[in-house]
Amino acid sequence: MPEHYEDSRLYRIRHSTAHIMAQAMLERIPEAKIAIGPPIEDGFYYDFDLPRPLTEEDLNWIETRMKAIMREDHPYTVREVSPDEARAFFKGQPYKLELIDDLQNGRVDDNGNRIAEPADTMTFWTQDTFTDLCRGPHVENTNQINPDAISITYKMPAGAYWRGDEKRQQLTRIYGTAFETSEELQDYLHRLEEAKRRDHRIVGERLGLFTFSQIVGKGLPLWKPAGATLRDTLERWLRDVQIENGYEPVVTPHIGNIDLYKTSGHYPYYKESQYAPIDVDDEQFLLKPMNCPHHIMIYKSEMRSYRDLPVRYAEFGTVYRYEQSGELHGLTRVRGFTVDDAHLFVTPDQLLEEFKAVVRLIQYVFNTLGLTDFRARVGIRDPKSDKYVGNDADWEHAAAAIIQACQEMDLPHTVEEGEAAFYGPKLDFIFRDVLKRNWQLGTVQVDYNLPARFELEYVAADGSRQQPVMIHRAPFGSLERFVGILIEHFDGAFPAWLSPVQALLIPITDRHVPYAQEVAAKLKAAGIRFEIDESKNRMQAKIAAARERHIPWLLIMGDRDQQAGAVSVRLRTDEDLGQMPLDDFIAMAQRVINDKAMALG
RNA sequence: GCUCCAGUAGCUCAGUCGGUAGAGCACACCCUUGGUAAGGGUGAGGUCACGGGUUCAAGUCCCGUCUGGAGCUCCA
Repeated sequence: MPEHYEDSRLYRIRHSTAHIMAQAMLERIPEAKIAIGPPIEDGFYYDFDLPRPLTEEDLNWIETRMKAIMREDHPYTVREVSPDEARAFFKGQPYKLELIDDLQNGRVDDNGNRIAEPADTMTFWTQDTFTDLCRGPHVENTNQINPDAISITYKMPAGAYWRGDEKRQQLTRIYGTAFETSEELQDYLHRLEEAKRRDHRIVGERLGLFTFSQIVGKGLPLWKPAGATLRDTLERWLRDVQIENGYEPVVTPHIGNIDLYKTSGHYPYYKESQYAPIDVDDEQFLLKPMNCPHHIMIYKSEMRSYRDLPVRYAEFGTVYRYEQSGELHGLTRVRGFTVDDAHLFVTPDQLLEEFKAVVRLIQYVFNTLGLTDFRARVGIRDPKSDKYVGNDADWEHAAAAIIQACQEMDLPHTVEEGEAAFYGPKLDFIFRDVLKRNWQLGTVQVDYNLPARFELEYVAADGSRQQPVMIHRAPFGSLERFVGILIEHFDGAFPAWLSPVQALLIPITDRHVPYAQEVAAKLKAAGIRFEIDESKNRMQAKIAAARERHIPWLLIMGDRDQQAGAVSVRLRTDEDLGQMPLDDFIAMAQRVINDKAMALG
C-alpha cells in the first residue's frame, strides 16, 4: 500500500469503479437500494439492499457491464447540492437519505458525541446515468479505468450489516478490485490463489497435523500425532525458556466455582461467551474461560513478603469460550484452546522492569521463529464504555507503564481505544494470516483490578500490607492460533527442530531395509525424529511423497551407502548434499536442531 | 448469531432431462528391486451429511436439522 493511499490514483480508480458497479447493479436490478461503496485496502466494495439473492450469473453480468461502461468514455462530473435537493434526488433510497440527514446534522456516534460538523451542502458525483452522494475524488473519465484490470473479487455475494450494526438491516456486499494494468490484476489474483493454498486448514489437513470431528463438536480441534509433536516441541521450548527466566510451573483444573468469576468481575461481562454453568451439589462450576483466578488462588494460599516478589506462575492452561458459530475458523478461532499463560505478581516498583522483561521474552520467541510480520498495539479503555472494572487512576497508571515501556524499548506501536481487557490495558502482538485477516497472538496485560478484587497483598519492608500489581502474559497467545499462523508462515515447511518428522529414511530396495533400521537406531539414540519408507514404491516415488510432506532431510540408502556406512542426503529444498558418513549427518542434524536454525545444512 | 453458498469413497472431484454411483490419489494384494519430483496390474472401499416430503422412481426437486466455506457482527 502506498504511503498516502487515499491520495493515490489507484484509490480514485477503485472508488470510481465502485460507482460503476452500483450503476451496473441498478441496470440489472432497478429496485436495488444502494448503501455505501468505499475503496478498501486491496480494492473496494459496494453494499446493496436487494429484493432477491444474487446469483453467479448476476455477478458475471455486472462485471461484464462494468467493463462496457468503462469503454464508453463517460466523464465524472461533480456538483454541489443542498440537503433538500439531495433528498429530492434520492427519494426512495432510504440509506442515502439517512446519510444525507447525518451530513446535514453532523455525524453523531452511539454515545451522542459529534464526530463531524453539520454541512449546508454536499456533493454529487455523476458518471453516465448514475449519480452518487460522495465526497470523491474520482478519475476524470471512465476511460481512465482499465477494463482488463478490474474484477469482482469473490464470485459470491457477502452479507454485511448497515453501518456495521448487527441490529440493523443486513445488506449484500460485493467486493471488487481494480488496478492500473491487467498484469497487476493477474498478479493480485494469483497471489490470492497462492494464499488460499497456504491456508493452515488445508496445509494442516494435508500434513496430518489436526482434524475436527462433528461428533466431538465444532471449534474443538483434535491434534493428531504430527501436530501434537510440533505443539509439544513448542511447549517444551517455551517451558524451558520460562524456567530460565524465573518462572515457576503451576497446574490447575479445567473448571472452577462460578464465585471465582463473580469475584473477578468477569462473569457478568462475558456471560454470553461462556459455556453454560455445570450444576453439582447445589454449586455451579464454569469451564474456565481464563486461568487468572486459579493462579490468583495459588498466590493467596501463602503469606507473601516483598522479598518473594516477583512471583511468576506459568501454566499451559486450557480454556473454553463459547464463540459465535460463524466466527469459528480452523485453528485460529476455536472454542477450546490452550494459553501459554503466566501471571506475574509484582510490587509497583517492579512493574516497569518486569513488563519490559516480558516484552523481551516475547520478542525472543518471535525472533527465534523468524516471525517479523506483526504489529504491536497498546489497547486502552474505550472511555465511553461501561464494560470495564476498576478506578480511573489505576487504569491511567497501567496504560502509562505500558506506553513508557514501549518507548524505552523502541517498540513501534499504535494506541487504540476499546482494545483493553476488562480488567486492564494491554500490549498485543497482532499477526496477519495469508488472507490478510488479523489475529492477536502474544499479549501482555497490566492489571491493578484483580489484585484489588481478590484482596491480594504482600508484606512490605516496613511491615505494612501492600497490594501487588499483576501482569498477565502469553507469548503465543494460544497454541492453537499460534500453530495455525506458523503453518501459514512456513507453508508447512517448518524449521527442522519443529518438524514432526525430521528425517525420512529411503531404502532403495527391500534388501536395504535392514541397513535403514540400523541407521534408524542411531538416529533414535541421537534424538532425531524419523520415519522409514518401507513401501514397495520406487525411490523416486518415495522422494516425491516426502517432498509433499516438507520433510527436511531425505536419507537415501543403497548398496554404495551401506558399504560406506553412509547415507545420501537430499534436503527438502531439493539440494543434494551427496553421500555423507552417517555420523557426519547426525552431527549436522543435531547442530541444526539445537540451533533452531532455519537452514538445513 | 445473521446473509449467502456448499456437503457424493480416507482426500480431490465428475455424475446431463429425476430412472438405483464413477475417476484420480491414498489403501490391500501381485508383478517390478529401481540411485534423486510418482513403474504396471488386480482388488476392496458408498445409508450420495442426517431427517422428512413430492414422485411409479430422488445423489438429482421441496422443507427442516447438522457440518463446512465467504462476509458481517463479536472476540477475556
